[in-house]
Amino acid sequence: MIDLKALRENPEDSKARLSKKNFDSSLIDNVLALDKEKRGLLQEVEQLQAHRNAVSKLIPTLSGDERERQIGEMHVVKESLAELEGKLAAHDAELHNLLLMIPNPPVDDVPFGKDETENVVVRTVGEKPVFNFKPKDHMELAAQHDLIEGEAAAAMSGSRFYYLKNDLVLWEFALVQFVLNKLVSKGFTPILPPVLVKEPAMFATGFFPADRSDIYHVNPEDDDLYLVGTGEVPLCMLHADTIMDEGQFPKRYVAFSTCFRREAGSYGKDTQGIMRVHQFDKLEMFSFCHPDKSEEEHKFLLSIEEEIMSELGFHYQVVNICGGDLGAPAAQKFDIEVWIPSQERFRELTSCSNCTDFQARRSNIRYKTEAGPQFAHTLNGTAVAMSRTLLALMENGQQEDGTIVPPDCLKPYLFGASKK
RNA sequence: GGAGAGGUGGCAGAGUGGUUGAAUGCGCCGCUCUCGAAAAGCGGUAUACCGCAAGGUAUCGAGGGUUCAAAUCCCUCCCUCUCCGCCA
Repeated sequence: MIDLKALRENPEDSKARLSKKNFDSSLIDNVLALDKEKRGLLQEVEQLQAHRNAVSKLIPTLSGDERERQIGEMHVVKESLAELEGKLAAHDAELHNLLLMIPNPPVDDVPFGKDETENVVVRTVGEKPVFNFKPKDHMELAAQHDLIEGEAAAAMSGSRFYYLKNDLVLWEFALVQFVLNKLVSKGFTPILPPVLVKEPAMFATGFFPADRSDIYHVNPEDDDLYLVGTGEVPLCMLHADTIMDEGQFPKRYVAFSTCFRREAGSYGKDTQGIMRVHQFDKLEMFSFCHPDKSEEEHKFLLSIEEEIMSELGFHYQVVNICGGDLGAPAAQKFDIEVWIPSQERFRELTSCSNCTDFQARRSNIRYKTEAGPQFAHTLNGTAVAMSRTLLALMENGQQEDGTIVPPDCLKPYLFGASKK
């Protein structure tokens, strides 16, 4: 949620920043006009309420005709108040809906750009792996070692579903252990969260109203729950509607959760294999921090992602996501893209966002200060997203004979896997 | 899934239609007393919004309704607890 007061005080600044997200600034003007009208109405309503309250206090002290006369007048007051309150409520609702549509204004060093083609590579780390043979793609490798069952999954559940089998299962759990140990030793609190949430959680974290079409809705008429697309949702809600203690900051969590995405509108993209799927497991990092520290915290989360990528032996690049490619909640986002040999290009494996106070406003996450409660800042970052990371490990670790060599960091956790 | 109980300020806990934003206790802050502390006494102690201000309005789980007037009565929903059933 954008700060309405800040918008009132400096609309031009907000408009300029939002233009980076290709956001139509005429909506801002609508909001401000509506807000002004609303405040006028509010004053009228409150004056009338004050009158009503005063007379209500008086009535019990009266008796006889005077009492009846006052009660009679209150009938009239009641009617006009109801009408005014109705108008005010309508204004409020419209204003709220408009505000929900305004994304988080990007920070200054977010690049201009209309879509992902204009993201800016910040740095490239490691070397492109050299194969003295033609590297196979992950599905060929999976077929060779019986690691993925796609057809039965598609028949049962539809396209973009898969069974992981054999060593791939063991590799996933090794990845979980490796990354979880690392993060817990860095002080992150490990979490296993619910993945079905009620609608307000989707609004509070900024996924609604924007990304509605990409979220699974479960039993709309009955349970009316949503399957989360990322652990970010339940992690953020962990402190919703609370006043945190500044001494806890930065409060860091890491959650393991299955993630569900409809991938609506991605027809034809990455149709083969496990690059783009409806369901995958992910370890997600999340921080609650002081507003002055969120930039630093953002770098910290990104540095952990880079550490993991490096230890997994990946050649990667860090990308500063341009305004047009930023989601609604993020004020800034860095993706890490890893080299995929069969595709001969970098593909997104992680994403790290600073949502500043946008989610905190919507989910009411504050901390105590001498001047009263203030909104915290929230950040999230992928620690490891399973299907794509497994894909990258298979392709980058392959040998000429088709065997797949794990990175050293996973070996302690792979005692059950075959020696192929 | 069935039956019942309940959700009030930081916490505990009164309050069943009217000058109650809410008794009381605990906690917290300030002051007095003290060399200092404890104890005791006195005072203060929710949040949000509107307003230049004075001040006003709203909030007793959420939303709706009845009433001149709702923490209090009615309806719906959410959540918690107890018992039964089912279940990994």
